[in-house]
Amino acid sequence: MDKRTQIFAATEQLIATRGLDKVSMHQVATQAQVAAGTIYRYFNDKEDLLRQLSMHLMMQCATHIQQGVKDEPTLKDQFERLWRNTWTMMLQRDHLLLSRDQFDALPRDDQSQTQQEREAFSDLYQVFQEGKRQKRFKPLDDEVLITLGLEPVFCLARKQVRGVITLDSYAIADAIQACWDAISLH
Amino acid sequence: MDKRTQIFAATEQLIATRGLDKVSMHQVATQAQVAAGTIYRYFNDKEDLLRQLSMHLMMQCATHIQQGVKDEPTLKDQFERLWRNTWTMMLQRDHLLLSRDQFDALPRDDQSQTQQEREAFSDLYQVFQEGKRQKRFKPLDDEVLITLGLEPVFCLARKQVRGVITLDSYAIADAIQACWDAISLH
Amino acid sequence: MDKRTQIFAATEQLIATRGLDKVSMHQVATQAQVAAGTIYRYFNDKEDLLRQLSMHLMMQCATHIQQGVKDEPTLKDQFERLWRNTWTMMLQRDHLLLSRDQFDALPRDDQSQTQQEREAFSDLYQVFQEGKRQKRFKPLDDEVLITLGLEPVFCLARKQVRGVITLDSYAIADAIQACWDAISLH
Amino acid sequence: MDKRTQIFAATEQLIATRGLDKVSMHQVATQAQVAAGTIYRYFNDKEDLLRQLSMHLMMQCATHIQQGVKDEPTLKDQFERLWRNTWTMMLQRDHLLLSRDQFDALPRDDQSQTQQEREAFSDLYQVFQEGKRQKRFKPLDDEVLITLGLEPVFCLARKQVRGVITLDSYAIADAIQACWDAISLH
DNA sequence: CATGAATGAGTGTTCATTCAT
DNA sequence: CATGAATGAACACTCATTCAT
Repeated sequence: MDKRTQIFAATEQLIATRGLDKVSMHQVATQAQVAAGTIYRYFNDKEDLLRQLSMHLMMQCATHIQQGVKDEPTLKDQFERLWRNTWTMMLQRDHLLLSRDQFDALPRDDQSQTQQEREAFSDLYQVFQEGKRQKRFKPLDDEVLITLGLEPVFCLARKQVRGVITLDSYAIADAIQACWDAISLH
Repeated sequence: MDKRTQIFAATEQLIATRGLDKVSMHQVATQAQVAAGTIYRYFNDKEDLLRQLSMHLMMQCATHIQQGVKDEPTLKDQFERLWRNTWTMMLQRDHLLLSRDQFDALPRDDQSQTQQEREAFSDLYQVFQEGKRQKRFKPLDDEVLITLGLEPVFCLARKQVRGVITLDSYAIADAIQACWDAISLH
Repeated sequence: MDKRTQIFAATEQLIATRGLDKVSMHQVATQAQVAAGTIYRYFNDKEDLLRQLSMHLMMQCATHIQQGVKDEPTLKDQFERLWRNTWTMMLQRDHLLLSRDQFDALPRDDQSQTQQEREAFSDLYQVFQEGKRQKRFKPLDDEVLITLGLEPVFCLARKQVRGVITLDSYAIADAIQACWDAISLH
Repeated sequence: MDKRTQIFAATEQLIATRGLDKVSMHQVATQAQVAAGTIYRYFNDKEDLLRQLSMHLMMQCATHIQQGVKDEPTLKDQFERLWRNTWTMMLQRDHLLLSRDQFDALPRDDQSQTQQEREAFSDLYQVFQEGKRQKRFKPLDDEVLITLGLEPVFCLARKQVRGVITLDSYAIADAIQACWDAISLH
């Protein structure tokens, strides 16, 4: 396993465990079983490490969320797939350890990063654009539509993980329907 | 103005300006026009200060969001009032300086704090419970319903502040309608 | 004894003993019997400490070199006094620990520092200007004249301290005469 | 070009550019187009590299200063040649990159090095000894005489390079005469 | 009660040196 | 012989916390 990956894994692990601002470079080094100085062969400084990690995770996230979406036959199936993929990803803490809060707090390189993110989530954007084209979705801005349709998933999943709520499969189906109601024309 | 309040105000100001993890106790002391040691007469340590601040802000938030809700005649008006109150509060950075991200990152005392929060937001809970009682809202868990109806506001407001989107009054009306569609029975 | 002075003394001691670039802030702190962080209450950073030390020493140096010069009756006596003061100061390692090399290597704030130095050495400049006015000294630039008349003292004293040479009082008198010959008109 | 020479050249270049204490072994390796570990095949450690470089430069310096001195007809011409060679060498930063300060700060092996230096500067010593033999120079110790006659050149050249003074050819001739006056019998 | 000088463990980062390839 | 990835001790500097006044 190469050192860069070890360092990424260790950092993610530690942020998830201890919280973003309590992670020191020495801790990362120890967790990654690497000397302190070695990190600096792969990353310019702490901020660079965190920025690159944020990018890395965003890409993983894009992969998870969009997995199999294009194979779904109908628009509603595609939306449901996006929804369920997001839900599953959020609950699988082993595969994507950071919470949304921690992720949002990572430093970002706003210039090029947002551009790359748009590209990474192009399947998702296409679903929503197609929905509007077919007059099935409300004629709102892409970002607004996506927020209405998928933002609640993240929030619900967080609450599920924290034990605030416990959704069974029926409740999940209801939640999906509710989000669909929010974005679709009646 | 008493010292405790000065310290709160200074801390909030500094977090909003500089970011949560770049605020030192000395900065807080200076901004609050108080000696460094004095902070420790009112708060056990930094974490305690932040936890109490988080509580303090949550209470202010409850006041803002629920302001005038009970005076609204209809359920829909009440919901719309909640939504617009939240939106306005989020955009008024002067009155509630922290961003949601910064707020979420504050340490919390999960035990007693969530209990107090439920009480503080009792008007809000009542609106949603009343909606379910009247069979106007879907028969979902309180937390789920609130998430579906109001979480998108926070997210949209954040994007508005960051300049990702720019909603005019028509777009806001549309967004409110979409959230209403998500939670109401058709 | 105040902390600032302790830190100055410790730094000077350590530079003299170990060499300029082998002195760490922790060593200074230990030697000064002060905590590491305390240094930063008195100096912005290491460079600031060294710059201020350089200034401090330059002032001490000015005091030593010019001591009693104005009380001497004749120009030659004044010059001899300058020369002997310099010599004595250089040999008294206890009072002024740094070597010239180490001193020269200290960081300087060229803007204001050279100005202050000129003022600190005004007695010295006056001697050389008076010498030129009386047509006893060669009509050369101040800096050149001072270099010719006094620079050899520093170099000779350094060699004396290192044991390369051993000058008795006759040899010193000869050296003074030689320097006088360099600058005076014949 | 052999590796040892490459490393010397790279080190000298870097010290001149960046300053003695800001030169790392990696920078030397990169500049010398050599792997970091390779340096340690030719030098025991950093100090050894610097010590050997100091020796190397001292030899170059001896060559520069004594160039053509023996061909001069008279004692005064020989002295003047030494003086001008030194002056020129100090101003030609391209050929001998280190400043005197940087050079003096290099580590030295006092035992054998001074012996070798005496040999390297034997032409210079001979001039001064011959001057004393002819009763043209004052009967002082070699080291003292050399200091009186040539040390001011280094100091003046340093000031010239720093822009403190600007000597034209007449001023240089005057300075040479002054140094001659310092060492010669009247 | 309030102060603020002092503390010292901890931070992110550098770099001389080693050693498996 | 040469390489350069890896090391880890050391560095300059910060800051939450204490305590004599």
